[in-house]
Amino acid sequence: MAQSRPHVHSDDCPGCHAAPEVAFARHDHSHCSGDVLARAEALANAQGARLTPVRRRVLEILLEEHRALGAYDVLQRLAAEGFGNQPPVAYRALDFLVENGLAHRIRRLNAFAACMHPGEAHAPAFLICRHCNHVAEAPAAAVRAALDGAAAEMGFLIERSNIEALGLCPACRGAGE
Amino acid sequence: MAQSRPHVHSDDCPGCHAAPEVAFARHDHSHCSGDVLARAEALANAQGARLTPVRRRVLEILLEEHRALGAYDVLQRLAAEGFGNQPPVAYRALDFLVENGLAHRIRRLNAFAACMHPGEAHAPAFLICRHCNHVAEAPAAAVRAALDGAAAEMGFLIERSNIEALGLCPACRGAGE
DNA sequence: TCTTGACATGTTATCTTATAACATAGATAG
DNA sequence: CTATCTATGTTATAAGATAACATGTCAAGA
Ligand SMILES: [Zn+2]
Ligand SMILES: [Zn+2]
Ligand SMILES: [Zn+2]
Ligand SMILES: [Zn+2]
Repeated sequence: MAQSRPHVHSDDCPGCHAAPEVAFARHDHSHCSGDVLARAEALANAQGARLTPVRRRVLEILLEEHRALGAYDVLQRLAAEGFGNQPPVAYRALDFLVENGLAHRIRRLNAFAACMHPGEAHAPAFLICRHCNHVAEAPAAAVRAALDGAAAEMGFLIERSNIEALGLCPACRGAGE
Repeated sequence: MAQSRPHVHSDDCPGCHAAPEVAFARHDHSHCSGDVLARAEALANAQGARLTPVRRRVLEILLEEHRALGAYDVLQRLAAEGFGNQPPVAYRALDFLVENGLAHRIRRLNAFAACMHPGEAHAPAFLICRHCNHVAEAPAAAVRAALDGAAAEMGFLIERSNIEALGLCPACRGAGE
């Protein structure tokens, strides 16, 4: 599943950053996830990183679920499919994906999510709904710029950042929390 | 130790947010920590929160160390002083301090640090040096504003945020990493 | 072709971090 | 003084992460 195929950015697809306002909306994301997987594959090749079967499968799992998954959730699925069933198997694959910009780690949730914009050099911010637990990756170039500025005033040089927020998504706000 | 006493903000004291550029510098912070503790006490009273002996002692410990401490580090010190020696003792006190704005949780480090600006309604950003492990709390009102803006574009309402960055502090940059 | 070294995977065992559940003690309010 | 609420303490266990070592895979270089 999720085979590579041509993809045109669409306002209806939350996987396309062109439509941030629908990121929390319910949707069939086979559209965007297939595209993301194809781009991830190309990106890994370009970087000389090897997207091996386990690694690729972990990325697929993250894309299929389209939400943040714990390492042990991923591991459970891997084991069911004949891969190793010990923690390091999952952690190593996840670490690889994070290192190569194909996934993000969400520390507040002790979880990982596929990156929806691989290769686009972005500093993501994660918005976590405390009511329905949905997570969205918000474009946060401006946030990162402000952070770089604040750090620079203290003479600090930022290499990586984690920006995470807890609150209410549009749906849960509408439903009166 | 760390008794309440009059305190004038000073450019030499990293505890005073007037001098962000020296936050990473070596210093005697009994100056600022005493002041912070006094303010924390006043703040807790004003909020109707009870700064009990364990809670107060945990805050003092965080201030004394002036760095991020893991819950089990704190617990060890508590136990050595006759308080309970089981994890919930430390976690409950730490959670109380975080809830009441007297300490911050740094998720990247699984650690906690005393807030250096209690009661000042700030959205902190933490700068973590990957080389010397020092942590500084940077004023990040602008960062938070940008984050609120990015969230608003997606219809998301932020209630709390974690902004953390990993990189190099001034000293370690100077020393060639 | 064979060897060697780099990298990836798998497994065992252990460690660190965090919480559930329940019992006891202290403070507050009627 | 008693009821009630809040805080502390303890036992036990859950959840997250890594160290260390063994095995397998593959391709460059002898
Ligand atoms: Zn991303
Ligand atoms: Zn929601
Ligand atoms: Zn603070
Ligand atoms: Zn440093």
